[in-house]
Amino acid sequence: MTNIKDLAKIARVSVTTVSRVLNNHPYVSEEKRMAVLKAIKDTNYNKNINAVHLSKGKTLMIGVVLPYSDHPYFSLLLKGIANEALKNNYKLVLFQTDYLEQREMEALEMLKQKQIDSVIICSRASDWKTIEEHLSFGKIVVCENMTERHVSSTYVDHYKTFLEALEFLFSKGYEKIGYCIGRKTGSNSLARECAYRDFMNKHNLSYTAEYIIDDCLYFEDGEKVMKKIRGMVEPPEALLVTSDQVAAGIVTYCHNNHIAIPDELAIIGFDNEPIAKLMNITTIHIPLEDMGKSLFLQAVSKERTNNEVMIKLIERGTA
Amino acid sequence: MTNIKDLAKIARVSVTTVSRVLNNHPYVSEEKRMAVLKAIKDTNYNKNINAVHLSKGKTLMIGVVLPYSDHPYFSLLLKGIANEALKNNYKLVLFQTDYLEQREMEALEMLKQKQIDSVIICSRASDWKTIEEHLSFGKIVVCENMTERHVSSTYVDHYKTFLEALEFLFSKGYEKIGYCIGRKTGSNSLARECAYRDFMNKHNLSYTAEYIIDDCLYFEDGEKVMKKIRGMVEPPEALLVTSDQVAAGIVTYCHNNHIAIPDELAIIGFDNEPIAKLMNITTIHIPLEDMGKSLFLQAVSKERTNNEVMIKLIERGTA
DNA sequence: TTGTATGCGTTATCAA
DNA sequence: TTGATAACGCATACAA
Repeated sequence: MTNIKDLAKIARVSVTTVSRVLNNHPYVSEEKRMAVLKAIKDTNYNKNINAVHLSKGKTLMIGVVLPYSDHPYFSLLLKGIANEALKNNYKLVLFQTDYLEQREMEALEMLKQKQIDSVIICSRASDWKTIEEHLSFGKIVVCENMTERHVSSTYVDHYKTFLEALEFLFSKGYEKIGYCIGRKTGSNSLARECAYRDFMNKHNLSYTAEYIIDDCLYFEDGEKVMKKIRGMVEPPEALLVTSDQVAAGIVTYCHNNHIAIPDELAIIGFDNEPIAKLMNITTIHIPLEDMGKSLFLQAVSKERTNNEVMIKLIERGTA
Repeated sequence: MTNIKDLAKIARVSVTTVSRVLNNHPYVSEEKRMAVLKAIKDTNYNKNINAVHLSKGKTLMIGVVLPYSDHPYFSLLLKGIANEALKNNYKLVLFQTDYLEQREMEALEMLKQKQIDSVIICSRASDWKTIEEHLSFGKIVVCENMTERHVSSTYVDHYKTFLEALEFLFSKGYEKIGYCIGRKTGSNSLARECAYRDFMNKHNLSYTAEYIIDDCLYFEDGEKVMKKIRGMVEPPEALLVTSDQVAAGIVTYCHNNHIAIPDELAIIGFDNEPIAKLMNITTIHIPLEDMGKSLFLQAVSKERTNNEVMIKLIERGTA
């Protein structure tokens, strides 16, 4: 492996001059530039980027923390981040955590050690406190409502969104409403539960714990949900389903089992994935790719910003 | 940012001693070790990993090249790679290429520059020649049949697989058989086309170009396929669909449009995703997560191996 | 058991 | 326009 020193020797110039032509800096005569370029070609030289990083103190790499890279929600978010990263000549380091705090820590550790310049946390299991302790090591941006914290964020107001969806169902005459969610913890989930409680209180409806079904992530979870519901003495008449995948699974199950939608069960999905359009599922449109783009831009920006993303209820055939 | 030198000064020892306690090397007295540890704590010290990389010439990072991270096939593969990487204390750098050669080059460049130790190419657009030129810079492993090349590989024999599926359909009486695929180029696609031609020849069936439908990746592409087919004068009676997602889209479309499956149209999907089970789709099981694991292990291994993965046809209701 | 000195490959500073 | 030389932060051969 030839290095910059070798090149200097071969081209009969100083390492500085070599570095200059390598980085397109001015102040180098055409003659010497040619000599260096020739040496580069002859030796099949390549920069050792680690040395560059060490010297510059930056890596042009960003960590992306997410629980499941095979879930449409996160893979779309990731797509948005990845596309923007590419445009800006950044590389991504992926941390697929399965919501294990230890794996989230790895990203923060890399930030500490300066192997990545910033971290985008799409979703987390760790305490905020843990995250906060790493704020001094580099930029951290999150995908949840954190307007009072010292971080940038791109987020959906899930409280507002949930309330809107619930009121929509209520206006259609549904009162026994449940919802399906990925997990019960997490700030976004808590916001939704809060909205759910407030809604129930407002309309004097009774809060039914079993109407909240968690662990709903993939298409196949739709079947699970339906089996649970069919085992209930007083099953819900409508469901908010925080992933179109799961909504599609539910709709498919209902089709196969002759459960009429929306008459027997109304469904509102989330994300507005293509599958929702195809299966005519009423859903909440969330611009995930745009959010990814925003997250990336915040990750490389000097400023601290909080970007609330607007959603839209798309009425189709399931509610 | 305090460094190893500062620590040495504070703890009143040499940098070597500091390095020793940092890396748990022997030969350091308890007394000095304590002093160093105290200094580390007091200063909130962190290693600069870039310096470590430069010094060691390794990064414990592996590049993963794939076209679409939001496609179930690749996200499952990625999941398998990611899980194994975690176990082995490796980090992944993701290259989502959209099949742009330029983006694949970025991974190879990083290999050249020693920012990653190896590259896993899940699928590629670049010429093999281009890849080959980078073989000297680090390990490259691929996910296609490359047994005669100088690389490790984990692959499915798509020729054999396709032939098996085609014969299966033939044995059920289908003769007008088409197939849906992501793209027509790529060695895996070519192997399948070859199998298709050979099959057609063997049984004296006429090769119909329009029976090969490409650009089939996602659920929503199922609708596109069906519209194409319905526009044909002599539509196929059976389809091999190289992604369960697309197969599910087709099946859903057929349900909605009262096309009987498998009577009017038989479907065989690929991958055996959960959606295939739920929708009762006959499919070819491919152990994607296991393949991901294998790819990773090959990427970090000294040896060169070629690992053919076995598939299995799972008969359900669509063929 | 400890420390000195050097190498890793670049970039940046400053003098010429 | 050029080049010596000092960072950058760590690991390690070698000497003590």
